[in-house]
Amino acid sequence: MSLLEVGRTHTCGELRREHAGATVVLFGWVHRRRDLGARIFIQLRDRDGITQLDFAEELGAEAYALGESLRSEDCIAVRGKVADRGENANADMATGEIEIKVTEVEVFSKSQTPPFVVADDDRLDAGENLRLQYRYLDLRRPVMQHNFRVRSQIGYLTRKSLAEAGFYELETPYMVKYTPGGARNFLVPSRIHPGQFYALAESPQIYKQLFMVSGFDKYFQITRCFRDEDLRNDRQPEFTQIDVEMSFATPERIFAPMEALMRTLWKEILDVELEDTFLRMSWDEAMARFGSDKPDIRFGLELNDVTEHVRDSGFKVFDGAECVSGLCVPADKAGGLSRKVIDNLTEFVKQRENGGAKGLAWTRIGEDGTWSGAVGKNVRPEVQAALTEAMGAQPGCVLMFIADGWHTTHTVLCNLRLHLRDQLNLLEGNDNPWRFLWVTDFPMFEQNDAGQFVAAHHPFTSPRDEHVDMLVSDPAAVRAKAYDLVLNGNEIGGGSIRIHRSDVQAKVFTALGLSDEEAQFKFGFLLEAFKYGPPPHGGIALGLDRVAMLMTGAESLRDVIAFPKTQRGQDLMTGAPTIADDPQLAELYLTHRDLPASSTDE
RNA sequence: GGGGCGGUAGUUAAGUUGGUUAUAACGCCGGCCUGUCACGCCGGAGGUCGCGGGUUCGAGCCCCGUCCGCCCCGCCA
Repeated sequence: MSLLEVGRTHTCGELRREHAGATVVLFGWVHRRRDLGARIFIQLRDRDGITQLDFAEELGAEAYALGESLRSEDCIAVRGKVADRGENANADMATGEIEIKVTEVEVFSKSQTPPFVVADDDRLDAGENLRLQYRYLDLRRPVMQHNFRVRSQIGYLTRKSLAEAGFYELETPYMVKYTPGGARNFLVPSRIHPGQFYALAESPQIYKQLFMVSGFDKYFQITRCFRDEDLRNDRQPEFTQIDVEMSFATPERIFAPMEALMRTLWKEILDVELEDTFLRMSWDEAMARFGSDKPDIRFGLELNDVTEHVRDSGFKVFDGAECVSGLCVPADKAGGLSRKVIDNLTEFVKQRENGGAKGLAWTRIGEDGTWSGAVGKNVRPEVQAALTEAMGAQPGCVLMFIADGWHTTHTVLCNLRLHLRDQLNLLEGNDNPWRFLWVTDFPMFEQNDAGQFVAAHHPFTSPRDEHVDMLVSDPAAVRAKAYDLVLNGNEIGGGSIRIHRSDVQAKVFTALGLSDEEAQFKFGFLLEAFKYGPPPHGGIALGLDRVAMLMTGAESLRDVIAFPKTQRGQDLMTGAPTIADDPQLAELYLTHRDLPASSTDE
């Protein structure tokens, strides 16, 4: 009987000293091979671990002969007796107490020499393009196997946690009505309706709200979303959301099951106890203290808005600036801030990608309290005293200021703060490596380049009740019942309480400059549905890929997505996207136009 | 749409001011080795220097174009 029919008795990760003496059958891949002459050690790998095999003539001549021919990534079965390695045990391996004395081998299939080393352990021996081209081999690497085990657990625990909290798992279409605005959609041509298109859903937003109108009360879905926008390290054109919606919701009623979900994930997967209740912070406070709507609160170095203190300071850089704010680098961390380092920081803040400040005003506070440099020379002593007080400065501190518009000042200081976090090792000795935070009360609107108000979240986001009257009179001041879940400076989810009253919805459309006709054209079916007793409701969507990335410590979303696209949206393994030939296009009533010469494929 | 970094052996990288036969490590192949565990030792094979053009007596190196990968800005509820 072949070993395949016999079946494996154990995985490659589970044998221990107590199994010594047992005859076992293992299946797996040749991970590494150490040929000592008349004795060959082979490490056999499957998804659960690695077990050492021992081949020697006296254990089985036929098996030994086959063992000599085995090469990396061959797929094999072995039968043999578990032996205690005694003094030769390898403490670095989970199964290092034992090895298999191989008496029988079956080669399921040989492998060509792989284009890169799968058994790379911690070091990586391949560039990203090769890894993506041979993705199935890349995924064999133990690091990747671990990432996808975690990802699988996240899915399972999410379903378990939300189902137990009373949420129904319901599905929504991927092929949906095209609605302009928001993210760019991928389009799917309709064969049956010439010239017409579906869009791939950028999120299930409208459908989940309709579920609430339907009375399903609590909904969730682990679902794919599609956005045809430019890619980043943490952005893929298709990605997975844990999508949630709830009737009769308040923000707190949504936070509770989400926090419970996070606690479950961290406890079950990482064995970490998260706090009972996550910190909440308004958007205004987050911006004021950290210059960011997704602050990393694992360390201090908060912003200090000193605009009021430096009015008439005597320093030209400060006087007349719309907003002056600064960081106080504490004395015990400021040692590394040499003149040269600070000059580099000055270049850093000037770079456009970091916000583009005009410069960095800075001063070092001496042991006697005197301020160094141009800031010390120009800022009047009483203003220095006020700033020292306001920023909690001590001798030895370095103060850094940005004086610019409100937006620039906050953007630059946010980037500078994160830069200093890494440069000065400010996370060193951090006792809580997982700092969750709800950022609440986002602005209802943002202004685009033309000065028009656009929805910061989406047009169904409810304003705070007390701000409804300001929708027309002062849109910029309106705060929404919108919130993000932030982890260590990463946005991992966001949502809002939705509008369920048509009079409020009308005011929001007006503030957005959306006519009745336009609103009807874009969202008519939703507005119609809301005429039939919609419940108050709200929800949230979590980025499952980003959660997986943070939980595994992966450096890129691509390391937690099995078959990701490159930054230019290609699948290097299959070659997608490809040119469609004329018969296919004809069936869809499509024709190419103005195709750039470079895209004729190769 | 824009900015930056990179592309040299199967892989990862080095390659000086433009100058003889383009290096190293790992991998691969062959030989030796009975306790290795990133095994070791000896030997060997392996190159369209991304692609196209240009400058030059001569280009991996300089110039122009182009393709690909990565990072970032714009963009992205």
